[in-house]
Amino acid sequence: MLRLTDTRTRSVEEIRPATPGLLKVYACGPTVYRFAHVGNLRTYLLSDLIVRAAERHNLRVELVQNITDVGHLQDDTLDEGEDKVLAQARAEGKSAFDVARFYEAAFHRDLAALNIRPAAAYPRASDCIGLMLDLIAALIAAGHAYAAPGVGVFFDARSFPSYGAISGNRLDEVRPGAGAAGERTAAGKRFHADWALWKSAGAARARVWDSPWGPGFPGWHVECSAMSLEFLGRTIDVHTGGIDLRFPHHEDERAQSDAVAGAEVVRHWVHAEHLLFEGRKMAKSTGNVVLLDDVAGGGYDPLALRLAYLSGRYRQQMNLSWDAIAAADKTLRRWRGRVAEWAESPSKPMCADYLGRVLDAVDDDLDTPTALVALRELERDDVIPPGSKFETFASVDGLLGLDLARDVGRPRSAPELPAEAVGLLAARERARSTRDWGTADRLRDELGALGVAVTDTPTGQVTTLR
RNA sequence: GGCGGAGUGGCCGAGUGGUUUAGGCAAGGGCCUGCAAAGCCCUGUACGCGGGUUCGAUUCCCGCCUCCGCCUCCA
Repeated sequence: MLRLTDTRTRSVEEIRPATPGLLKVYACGPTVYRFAHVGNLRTYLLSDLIVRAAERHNLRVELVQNITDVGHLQDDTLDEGEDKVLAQARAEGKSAFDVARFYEAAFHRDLAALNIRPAAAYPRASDCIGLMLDLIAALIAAGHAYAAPGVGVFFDARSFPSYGAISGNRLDEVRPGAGAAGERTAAGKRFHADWALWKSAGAARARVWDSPWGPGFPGWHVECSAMSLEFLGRTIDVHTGGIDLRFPHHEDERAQSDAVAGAEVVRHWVHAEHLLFEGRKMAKSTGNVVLLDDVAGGGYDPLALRLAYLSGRYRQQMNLSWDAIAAADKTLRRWRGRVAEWAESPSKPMCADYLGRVLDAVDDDLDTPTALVALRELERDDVIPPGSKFETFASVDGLLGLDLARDVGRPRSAPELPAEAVGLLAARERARSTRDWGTADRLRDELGALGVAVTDTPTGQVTTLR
């Protein structure tokens, strides 16, 4: 049984699907106006781990992740906000449509590189405007929302008594002006904590939709309510997202969804803590942003990043660093080499003890650090036969997603060496056979300059292309 | 001001009321190697500060300090 920390109850909860055998998961996805950085990607890994862990328990999983391609405004004072997608489009000289599709494709590439399995659906906000209009109308009809002519439609926060359950905020303490935005309340609001469901377009002409309340566009929070209710229904087992979304985004989403459903829609809210990089907050404003491409550009396997994530727990803030990525890369390569070696031994049954430890750790609120310890112990265990280690690692990899069997069956030396390298290797082999170490070392350096690393083993030279 | 989280050995990072108090990276020593690389073995006793509870606290309680996040778009 998988257990996860539920932000609303503030405790570790057993995850039992409302529909036996089917786990419904909604993951808050990206706003597609820029590349995802390694902090964002860590959050996307959370839902993947939940999916894999649930499947291990023979649950069918239905994962839905939204694509926010209708930029939310910076605040409720309509004339000061700006659609992020539109702003980026202007900066890049492209249409908003092109920008959104470009970054959406990049998002999918990143997920694939990290072995994050595709969701069942990736609904786009721009394709779901009709659903949002329906939801808003229903909220108005139920007395939870009101229209402010010329401004938009607002949710009446005071109409939802359990507002604040996720974040711990109390309505009377959620004050305008406490944050950096200053003391402002949008025109048309009846109460400072009310939020926009629909925003009138004002002077804007691009990306505007017609509605019963005039042309405009949806508020951010209502997007997720509309899409999650449509794609997963009125009962969702697990809802994930970054910790920053806890308030106001998820608080507002919960109010909207529960208000129309008349019940608690999301059974468990699970949040991924933020990531620091080299001890500093990852933010565009400080220039401290690292992308997956930067990791790959540093010569590291993208899955080394995945392994680095797994060395910490999702609900714990993590201080990622190049050292940590390098360490993970080293471990990953060693494991792949070992797995390939073990695969050559006669197959043996999995080691139930180690396998159980790994599975138990993952079930225990995704305690991947402890799971990795068990794997390291198995790696070094001199009683377990290699064939058994292979089967166990291969099985566990279905959960961790590190492609540990990637090198199985692959020839030890790279066949496609540069032409010059072949001659140098032969010369070095001759030099070594005559114990001419000076020449051998010089040739090793020359090969290194060609990008061919040479190591000597009892059976001869082994080359690695870099 | 309100809300949420955290401070563990050079760095990262689990965990626990007390008997062997993870693991990784880096470091030092050794084995192996012609030399390297890789690998293997060994070494390293830490829990922000001050009180309290307790036979005993890093682990529980109180206070304090520091850091991070949210209350504005944000993974």
